[in-house]
Amino acid sequence: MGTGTAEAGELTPGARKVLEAASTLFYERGITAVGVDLIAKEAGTTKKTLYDRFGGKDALIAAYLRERDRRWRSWLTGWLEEHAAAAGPRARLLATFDALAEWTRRHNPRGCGFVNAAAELPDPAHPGRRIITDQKLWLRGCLYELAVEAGAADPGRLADELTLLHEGATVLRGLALVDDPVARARALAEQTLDRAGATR
Amino acid sequence: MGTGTAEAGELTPGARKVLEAASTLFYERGITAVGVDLIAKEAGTTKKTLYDRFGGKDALIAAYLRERDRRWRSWLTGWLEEHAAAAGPRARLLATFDALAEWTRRHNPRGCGFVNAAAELPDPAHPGRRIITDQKLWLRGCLYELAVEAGAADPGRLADELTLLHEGATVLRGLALVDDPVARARALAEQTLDRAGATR
DNA sequence: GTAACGGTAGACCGGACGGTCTACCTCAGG
DNA sequence: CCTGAGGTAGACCGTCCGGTCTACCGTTAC
Repeated sequence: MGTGTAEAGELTPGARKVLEAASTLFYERGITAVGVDLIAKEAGTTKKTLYDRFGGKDALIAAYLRERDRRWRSWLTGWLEEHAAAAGPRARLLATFDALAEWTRRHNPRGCGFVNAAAELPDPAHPGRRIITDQKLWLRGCLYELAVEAGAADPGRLADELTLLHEGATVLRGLALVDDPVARARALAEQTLDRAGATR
Repeated sequence: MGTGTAEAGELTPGARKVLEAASTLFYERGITAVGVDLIAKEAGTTKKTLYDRFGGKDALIAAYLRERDRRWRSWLTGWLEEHAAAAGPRARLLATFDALAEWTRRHNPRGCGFVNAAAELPDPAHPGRRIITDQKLWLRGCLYELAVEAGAADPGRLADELTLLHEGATVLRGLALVDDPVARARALAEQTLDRAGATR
């Protein structure tokens, strides 16, 4: 019996194949529209493996979101280490938009996977909902810490504003009707940093 | 046989009941998760009426989006007439955020219905996709016209930025993890109008 | 050797899915 | 009077849904 909470690293080979297939299908076609039969088939396994390892579709959805969250977090922190390790907090705040630009280019052609998932999971008790809100709160927390370091007069407000710019850019990016929305968001972020006194 | 393009005003009583039930269910529970049997039952009609009037589920989805789009457009234009008729273009641009605030308070507890629908309609050929992009482009067009009137140096860029703020606020409003995101977006919009030279 | 584990294969369950159909009722217009 | 449009009621179709089950195979560990 699967635990439903295992990380990707501890998964059996069959479970990893299931999770990878589910991740692609859920994001590209929608969660509700994808059935467990298709997931098992695409993974080259059977439904038995899926149910033995994850317990059910809802738990698999949660595992999909957890894995996507894990990848985004390590992407963002890795990007900041690689491109803004020696930079000040203000530059690091702006670098989050660069990280977002490259992330959306690679993994978000259909918009934010978490916002899309939230659209399909109206039940507040669904295990995936918690992961979605945690993901957004984590980003806001990162921005808040950097806002404090940057010397913002009201770091909470600045974090809210930058979160708003991140989300707006991701959504517009998914709808593909504005040129390079992430660059626009970054430019707006610069203004906001100036006004908020985040000068360091 | 239904035309699939009729406006709400020309619908038969049975068709209107179907459309109203579908609108509520699609928005609150998700498009894919709601079946035609449930829609007919909630509408107090039968599937026959649904299929006679709309032709199929996909056409009903398109009718739902068309009706929601119609309501949002008339809401925004009505708000501007009522609250900013005598105001200048700059004040009217800011008033779009007030209109959005009241709209989301009334009709958007689960986020933007169009963004949510886009998440569930990956097929670019789906009749609903066109309506979604048209809705976003219409808003951008409104903002663009006002940006020109307000004397913005680069009205296209300003319209993109304000669209981004609208979308970001709507998404955060649906996730309910930031206090009053629309007010934050409005404040950011004021800065942006200043910087863009939209002073009239 | 054998027990435990992970996996494959595939039948099977009840119910919901989108969609079609026949039959009958009601009511307005020519 | 009768036709046609709109609606109700409900059976019916094949398919897919999430989920369970038995049976068998290969590897690893005691």
